[in-house]
Amino acid sequence: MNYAQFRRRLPVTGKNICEEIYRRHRGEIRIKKAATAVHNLEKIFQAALKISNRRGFQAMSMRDLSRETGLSTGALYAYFSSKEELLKMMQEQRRGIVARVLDQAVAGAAGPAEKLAAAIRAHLYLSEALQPWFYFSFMEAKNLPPSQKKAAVAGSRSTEKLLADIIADGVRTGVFTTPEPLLTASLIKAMLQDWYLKRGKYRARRLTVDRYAEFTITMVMAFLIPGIGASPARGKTLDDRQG
Amino acid sequence: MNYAQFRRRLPVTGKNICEEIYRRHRGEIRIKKAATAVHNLEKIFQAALKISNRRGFQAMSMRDLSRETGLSTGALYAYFSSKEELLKMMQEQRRGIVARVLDQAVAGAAGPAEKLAAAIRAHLYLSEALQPWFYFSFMEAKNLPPSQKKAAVAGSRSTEKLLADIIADGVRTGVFTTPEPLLTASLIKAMLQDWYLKRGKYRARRLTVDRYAEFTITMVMAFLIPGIGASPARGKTLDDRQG
DNA sequence: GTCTATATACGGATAGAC
DNA sequence: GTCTATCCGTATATAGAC
Repeated sequence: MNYAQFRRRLPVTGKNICEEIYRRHRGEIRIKKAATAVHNLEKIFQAALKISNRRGFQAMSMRDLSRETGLSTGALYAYFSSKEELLKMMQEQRRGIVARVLDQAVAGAAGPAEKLAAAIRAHLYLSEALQPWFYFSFMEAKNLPPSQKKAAVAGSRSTEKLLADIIADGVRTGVFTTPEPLLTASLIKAMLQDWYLKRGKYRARRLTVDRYAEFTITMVMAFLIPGIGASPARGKTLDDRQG
Repeated sequence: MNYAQFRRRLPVTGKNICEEIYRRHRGEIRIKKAATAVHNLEKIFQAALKISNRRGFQAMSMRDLSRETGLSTGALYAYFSSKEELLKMMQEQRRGIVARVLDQAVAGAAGPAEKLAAAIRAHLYLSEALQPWFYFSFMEAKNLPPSQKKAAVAGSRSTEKLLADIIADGVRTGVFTTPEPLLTASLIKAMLQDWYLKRGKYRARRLTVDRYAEFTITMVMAFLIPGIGASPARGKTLDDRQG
C-alpha cells in the first residue's frame, strides 16, 4: 500500500467532509438546498483553515472569513450560530475519520509487524490527504470548551492505545521486544504528528509521504525487532535517496 | 548526567531569564530600578505563559494580564510598548538559551554516540526546566511578524542541523549507519518536542524526564548502531520500569 | 439565500493624577 | 511607578431589505 493506492481506495476530500458535516448539522444550518449548502461549506472551511493555520483561529475575524469566502458576514451566520460553533464543527469531524480509517487499516493486516506498519501508513496517508485539518485540529485543540477538549484528548489517546495494543500483542507473541509498549506508541505518534505539523519543511526538502512512511517504519522496527540490524528494511529507503 | 545534575550545573530559571531580558531591553523598559523591574517582569511572564498556554496569546487580553499580575494595564505598558512587543520579547529569549546549552553539552562529549546522547539529554532537560516557555514558543510561533518568524524557523533548523551533523559524523567514522542523517535528526526532534508539548500526559503517567531521555536514546541508538539488538542499551530502561 | 447597515461590547493603548 | 479613567477602533452578531 502506497499513498496513491490509499487515495484511490479511500477518497477522503474536503467535499466529502463537508457533505458529512452538512448531514450531521442539517437541523441547525438554515440553508435547506443541499447543493448550495455543501458548496458554501466547502468555501467556508477552506477559507477558515487557510486563515487560521496562518495566524490562528482567534485572530481570524468574521470580516476576514467574509472576504476570503466571498460571502457576507450575515450569510455566514446562516451556516453556524457563532464562531465557536464553527470551531466545534471543524474539530469534531476529523476525529471520527481517524478512528474509522485506522481501525479499517489494522483489520486488513495479519500479524503485529504488519498491523503496526499498516497503522503508521494509514495515519500518515490520512494526515497527508487532510493536512490542513490535522494541523488545525492540533493547534486549536486548547481553545475548545472543556467538554470538547475532553473528547479531543480521548481521541488522541485512543490512537495511542491502538498502537500500544498492537505492540503489546507483538511482545506477547515474541515478535517484538520492548519494555514499554505505551511509551513506544507515544514516540511513534510524535513522529506521525511531525509529518503534518512540519509539512512545509518536508515539502521544501522534496520528501514524499511514502518515503517518510518507509523511514519511520524502518526506525520503529529496528527498535522493536531485535537483531534486524541495519540492512534489510533499510534497503527500501536507500533506493530513492538523492545523495 | 541526569536531570538533577543538569539543574545543579545550570540554574535556568524564570528569574534568570527575566534578568537577561531586562538587561537586553533596558533602553525601552521605562522602569529604572532593576530589582522592581525584574520582579515585575517575572510576574508578567509567568502570568502571560499561564494564560496563553491555556487559551492562546491572542485570546489573552491586557485586562486578563492585568488581573493575573496585579498590575494595572497602564503599568504594564511601562514594561513593553505593545502586546506584540511582549510576544517578541518572550519568543527571542528562548532561542539563545537553547543554542548555548546544546553547543555546550555537545562540546563536553567525545565521540558521535556520546555527543548525540548528550544533545538529546540537554534538550530534554532544558525543555523540562522551561516547559511553559518551550510550549509557548512552539504554539505562538506562527503568530509572529514575518521577520521574527524567520528567526524562529532558523533557530529550529539549527537545532536540527546540530543533530544531523553529529549523525553524519558518526556515519563517516563508521559508528552509525543511516542513509538519511537529516531525516533521522528530524524524527529525533519530533520526539524531543513531544516531551514539552504533551507534558500533562507524561506527568499523569508518572514518567520522569530521565526515563524519557533514556528511552529515546535507546530507540535512536537501536536504529543508528547496527546489531545493537535489544538487550544491552535496553537494560537501562528495564531497570526502573514498574511492570 | 444573501446583502447592507447597525447594535453593542470589548479590545489595545494613552493621559494625567498621585 | 502605579493607578484610574477614557479614547477609539474593531469584534461578533443581528435586523430587515431585496
